[in-house]
This record gives sequence, structure tokens and C-alpha cells, in this order.
Amino acid sequence: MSSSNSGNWWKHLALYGIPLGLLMASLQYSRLHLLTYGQSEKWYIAFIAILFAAVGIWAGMRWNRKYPLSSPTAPLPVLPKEQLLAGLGITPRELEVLEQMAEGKSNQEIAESLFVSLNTVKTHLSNLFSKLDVQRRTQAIQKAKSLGLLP
Amino acid sequence: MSSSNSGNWWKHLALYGIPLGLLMASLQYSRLHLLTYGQSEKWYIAFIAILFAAVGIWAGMRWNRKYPLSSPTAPLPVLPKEQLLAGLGITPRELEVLEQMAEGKSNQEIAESLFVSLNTVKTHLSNLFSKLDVQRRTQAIQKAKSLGLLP
DNA sequence: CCCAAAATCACCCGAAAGTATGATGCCTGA
DNA sequence: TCAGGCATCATACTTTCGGGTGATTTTGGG
Repeated sequence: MSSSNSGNWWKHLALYGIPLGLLMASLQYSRLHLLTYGQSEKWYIAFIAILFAAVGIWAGMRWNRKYPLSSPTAPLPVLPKEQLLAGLGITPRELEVLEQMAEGKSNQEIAESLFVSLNTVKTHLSNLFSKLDVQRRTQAIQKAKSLGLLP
Repeated sequence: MSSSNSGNWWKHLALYGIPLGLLMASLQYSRLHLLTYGQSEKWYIAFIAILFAAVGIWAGMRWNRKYPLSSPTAPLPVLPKEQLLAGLGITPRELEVLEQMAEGKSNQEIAESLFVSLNTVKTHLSNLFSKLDVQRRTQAIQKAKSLGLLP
């Protein structure tokens, strides 16, 4: 129980189990409808082997493929920054913290740079995250850039 | 031991896929046992199917790893990116992790997306950080972009 | 003057990230 | 065939983040 997994078993069940179950179902189907008994047994087995290998290859390539971002992000509206800030309810101080965070600084470094306490920076960031609707600073940077809040 | 950690896609394949396959097979048995198939035949075919599916998945992922970018539009991508990577000693896998990290994903999400364990992602990132000479992921993103490793 | 928003700070707690070390298996080129 | 790079995973540990709650002070209008 060291980490993670216990909450994700169903995810893997869906990922591996269901496709395999469908394969088994199709196997059964094909046996019911396509097979005539006799010497074709070995051909049938070969067919199954090839079929499953092909499906496996397809699945393997598909699962391992990276999912590209949503194509080219449209430039979108170049609205005045103030309106963006107002619309999101982001205060000037929060913007400052955001900018420094985007430069790769730690909360501690931001605090020292702005002459405030670490707790204050955390509070600003916490509010900022909820306003940007994100969970992590990396996401916040992404979103802020896509919104035009950051260069 | 609860084998917990979430790497090893094949482990889950064995954990969920095979039992499900066996379940399907037994279902089939209960419905078709009146037919003239021999017992061993059925199990043999099921085994072949699962085996080839597994091998196919393995082959597919391997193949896809060697040719990761079947990019639809790659007319002139002969950029010095390879040289940058080589110069910094950054491996392909590390680049993959870096890209996903820059998308705002957590280590856990990266691990699941790449079908490796959380520990593996941490290792990759740790090596990456030292190669980029940074301490935090936000710095890594900054630096990677300034180097042209990331868009 | 009074109110409300903004800014500041503290404390706690759990989760995530980062560091260090060691180990294994696969593949490739010399 | 053998060394070395790469990828994988683990364990243990420290640090940093993020979320939640509550509180005090500043400040700018009305």
C-alpha cells in the first residue's frame, strides 16, 4: 500500500480487462457463427492468433501514443490585461506572485523577493489557483499564458 | 505483498485480463459444452488468443517507441534539437517526461500516461533536473523552453 | 467615520515533489 | 561476449506545495 495503486484498480480493469473481455466475446461469437467443424481447426487457431496479435499491436501502439495537445492554440482575443484580471478577480498582488512563480521561484524565494512571509505567498497562490481553476503551479502557468496574463 | 506500485502494465494485464478471459471461457463452456469441441481445444485456443494479444501489445508498444512521432506534418523538422539533447545528455524518455510535465501534469499522471511507476517518473525527472541544472519543475520548464526543447 | 476589499500572517495536515542509493533487465556496439 | 547506456522500480527520507481555517491590519471610497 506504499503508494497510489489502491484507488486505480478499476482504471486498469477498464483499460485491460474490458478490451480483453470483448476479445473473448468476439472469439466466442466467431466460433458460433463462422466455424464448421473438421480440418479447419488449425486454420482457425492460426486466424485467432493473427487476429489477436494484430489487435494487440494496435492496442499497444495506441496506448503508448502520446496525446498531442489540442492542435494549434488559436491566438484568441488579445483583450486588455486589466479586463482579464478583473474578470477573473485577480488582484495586483496575486499577479505579482504569479509572475515570480512563473519564473521558477519557490514560495520561499517569492516571499523574500516581495518582503512578505511564506504564509502570505501561500495564501495568494491558493486564492490564485482557485481563481484560475487549477491545482498546481505548473497548471497555473500554463493557463495564465494561454489567457495572456503572462508572456 | 499487495504489489501496489502502479508500473508494469503487463502485471495488470495478468491481473485482470487473464481472469476475465478465463471467465469468458468458462461462460462459453457452460453454453457450448454440448458441442463436439474437446475440452483441451477450447482452453488451448483461449490461451493462444491471450498469448498473442499480449505479444502483440508488447510488439506494438515497442514498435511505437522506436518510431514515436508519426507526425502528420514533418517537412523540415531537422532542427538542432537532437544536438541539444545529445549535448545535454537527455534521453528520449526523459524528454517525454519533460513534455508532459510542462503540460501541467503531476508525476502520478505522467506515470499513468506512460504506463510506468511513479518512482520511474521521479527518477527520470531527477536525472533531468541535474542535466538541466535546476531544482524545481517550474525551472526545468523555463530552461527547456529557453533552450528550444519545448515550444 | 465606516465598510469592504485587499493584504498580511499563523497553524495544521496531508499530498506531492525532490534527493539519494541501489538493483535489475534489455539492448547495442565494440 | 561484454561493457555501458537506458529504462525501470524500490525504499527511505526531507522538503515543498496545496488546502483549510481563522485572524489582524491597511487602504480606499462613499
